[in-house]
Amino acid sequence: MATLRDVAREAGVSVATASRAINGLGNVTAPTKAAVMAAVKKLNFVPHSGARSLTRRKTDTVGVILPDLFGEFFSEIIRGIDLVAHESGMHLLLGNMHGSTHETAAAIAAMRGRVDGLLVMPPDLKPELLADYLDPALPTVLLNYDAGSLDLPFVAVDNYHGAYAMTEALLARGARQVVHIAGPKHNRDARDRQRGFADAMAKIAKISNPAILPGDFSEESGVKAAQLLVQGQLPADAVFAANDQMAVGLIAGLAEAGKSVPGDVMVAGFDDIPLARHLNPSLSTMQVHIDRLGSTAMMMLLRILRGETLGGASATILTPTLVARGTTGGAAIPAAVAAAGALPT
Amino acid sequence: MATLRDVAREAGVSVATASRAINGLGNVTAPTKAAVMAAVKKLNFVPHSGARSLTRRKTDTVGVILPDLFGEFFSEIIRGIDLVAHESGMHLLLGNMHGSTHETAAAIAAMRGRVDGLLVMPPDLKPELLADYLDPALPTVLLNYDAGSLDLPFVAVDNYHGAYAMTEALLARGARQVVHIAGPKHNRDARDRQRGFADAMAKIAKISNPAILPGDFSEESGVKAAQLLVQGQLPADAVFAANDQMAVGLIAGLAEAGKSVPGDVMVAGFDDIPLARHLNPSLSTMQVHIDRLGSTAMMMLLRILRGETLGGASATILTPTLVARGTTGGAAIPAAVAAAGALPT
DNA sequence: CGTCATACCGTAACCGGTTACACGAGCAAA
DNA sequence: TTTGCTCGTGTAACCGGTTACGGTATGACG
Repeated sequence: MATLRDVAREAGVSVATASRAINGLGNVTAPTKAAVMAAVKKLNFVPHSGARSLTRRKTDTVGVILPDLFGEFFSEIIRGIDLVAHESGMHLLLGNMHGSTHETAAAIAAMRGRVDGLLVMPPDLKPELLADYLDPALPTVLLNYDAGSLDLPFVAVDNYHGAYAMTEALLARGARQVVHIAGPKHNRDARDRQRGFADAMAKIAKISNPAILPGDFSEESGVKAAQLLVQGQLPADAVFAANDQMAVGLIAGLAEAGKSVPGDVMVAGFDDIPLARHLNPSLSTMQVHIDRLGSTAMMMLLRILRGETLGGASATILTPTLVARGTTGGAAIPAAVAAAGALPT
Repeated sequence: MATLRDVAREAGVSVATASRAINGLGNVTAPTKAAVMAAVKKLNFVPHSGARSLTRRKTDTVGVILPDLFGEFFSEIIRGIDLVAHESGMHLLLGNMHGSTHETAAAIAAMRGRVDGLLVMPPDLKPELLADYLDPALPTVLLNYDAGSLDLPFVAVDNYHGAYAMTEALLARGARQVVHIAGPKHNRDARDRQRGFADAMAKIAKISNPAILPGDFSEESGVKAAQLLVQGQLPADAVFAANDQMAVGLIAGLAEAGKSVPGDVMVAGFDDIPLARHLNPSLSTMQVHIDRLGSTAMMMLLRILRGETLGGASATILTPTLVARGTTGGAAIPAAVAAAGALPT
C-alpha cells in the first residue's frame, strides 16, 4: 500500500506539500497540486485514517456501547444514531457489553484512542461503577439512563409516566383488576415502569397491592405469565406487560388457553415495536420513537464535540405516547391504512 | 490522559520496559512489573489503541459495510457478525453506503487503516465497480453477493432455488395462477428470486408468462400490489412476494379489500423475519438464517486473517428451507408453542 | 580471576500521517 | 538598493505506542 512519502517522491515534492495538496489546505500552486494528484492516482494512494487520527487527535468516530444487539430495539437505536452520524461524516464503532459488567469495562477501555466520543447504554449498571469505567475526558452521552448523581448528559424515556398513563387508560376502559408483567429486576426501565403502574393503581383505583407477575422482557416470559395467570386462576380483566415482546408472548399464551383478547382480558404493552400493529388484534402500547433515542443522543454528542455547551438541554426526556389499538378494544385502525402511512398511528 | 511515557517516568523505568510489563511479554522482573502496574493504577493509564494499531499493523477491528440499516434483516446480520467477532476479541466498525454508489466508495476508503478486514454487502453494485473500490490487499468477504468474475470469498443465500421451491410448493397445494411480487429491479436477490419463480412456473406448471407485479421490498409496495391485484381483476389463487416485508403489506391490503387468506388466495413470502410467525394467519415463507449469513462471513474472514487458506470453502451458499404456515393453509403451529421454543419451526 | 551465556533493561528508530517553523524567491514600497 | 511582505515549499518534530538492537550486571564455569 502506498504511503504519503511514496506519493511525495513520485510527485517530486516533500511530504508536507503532498499532505497539503491532498487535503486542499491552500498554499499549493496549481501545477504542484496537479502533480501530487497524478501521483495519488498512479499509486492509488488512500490515506491511512489510523495514522491521520493519531496526529489530528480526532478520529471522526463515535463509540456505541450497547448491552446487547438482539431485537428491534437496538437496531432502531443504531439506525437513529447512524442517521445523524452520517450527516456529519462520523463513523460508528460498535461495542457490545454482552450483559457482563466485566465486559463493559473492557469495551469502554478498548475505545480509547479510537473514538472522539461515546454513546453508552448501561441499563443495569450502578452509576458509581459506570463512573469508574468512563474516562472523564471523553465526551459521553448516556442512552436511556438517568445518570442521577453523575452529571453526564443523557437522553431517556419517561418510563414512569408512560406506564402511569397506560394504566390510567386501562382503568378508564373499565378494567379493575389490572395485572402487571414486570421486566428484569435489576433493569431500570423495568423498575420505572413498574413504579408507574403501581402508583397509578394506588392513586386512581385505590388498589395498593396490585398483582405483579415476574418477567424478563422476553417473549417466552410472556407465555409463562399467561400460563401462570390462567392456571393460577388469578382474576384479571387487563394485563399490562412491561414491554411489547412479553405482550406478544402473553397474547399467544392466552389464545392457547382459550382466552379471547380483548373480550376476556385486555392487553397492553410498551415500546411499540413494528410488530405491534401487525398483530391481530393489534397491540395497544406506549409508543417510543426508539430511533429518536439514538438520534437525539448523537446530536447531543455532536454538539459537545463542537464545543457547544448543552446548558439546560443536557438531559432530554422523551415522552412516550399512548397508542390505543385492538387489544384494549380501542380504535382498531385497519392494518393496510396504517401500513400505507395514511395515518400517523 | 496519561501516556506510556508518563507511566514509565512514574515507575522509574523506560518506555520499553513499561510496554513489556503491561503487555506481559516476559523479560521483566516481578518487582519492576509491579512498579509499572502501580504507576498504571495511579495514573489510571489506558492504552491508546489507535497508536497501538499503528505500529502493530493490526487493528483488531473489521469493517462492516451495509447498504442500509433499516429493518430486521440488517440487525440480524450485525448480530450474527458480532457473535463471532466478539469471541475473537474483534471490534466492529460500521459503514453505511446509504444506497449511493459514491458513498460506497467513500465508506470503503474511510476504512483504510482502521480495520484488518472488510465485510461488504453490495446488493446492487456491478462487480467491476466493486473491484475498483476494494483494496486487493485488504481481506474482504462479500455478504449475500456472488462475486462471479472477481474471485473474492463470499457467502450467499440460494435465492434461486429457494424461490423455485416455494413456487413448487404453492403449485403442489393446488394453486394454478400464481402471481409474483418482485423486488427492486437492480437488486440481485430480487432478480434471482424472480428467476426461480419464473422457471418453476415454466417447468412445473408449463406457464411461460406468469404474472409479475412490481415491488421494492417495502411494506407499502405490498399494499399497492394488493390493490393492483384486486382492482385489476387479476386472476390469482396464490401470491408469492419476493420478501416477507411485502407479504405483510400484501396481506393487509387483501384484508382491506375483503379477500381472505388463505381462503381466497394463498400468500407466501421470503426471509422468515421474526414477524412472520406472529401474523394471523402466520406467514408461509422461505426461512433464511439471516444471522448465520453474518456469522459465517465473519468466520471466513477470521480464517483469512489467521492466514489459513479457505480452499474450496471460499464460497458458502446457505440454502433456505421452506416453512409452511397458515397463509398457505399449511400446518399452522399454535403461536404460543412456537414462541416457547417447543418446536424448532 | 577471566570468559561467556543469560536475563533485564534502555536507546532510538519506526508506524504514516500533520503541522510549526524556517527558508528562499518574488515583488512592492521606501 | 535595501527593507519588508507574502507565498510556496521543505525540514523535522511530533502523535503514542512497539520493538530491534545494544549494553550492563549476574552467575556459571574453566
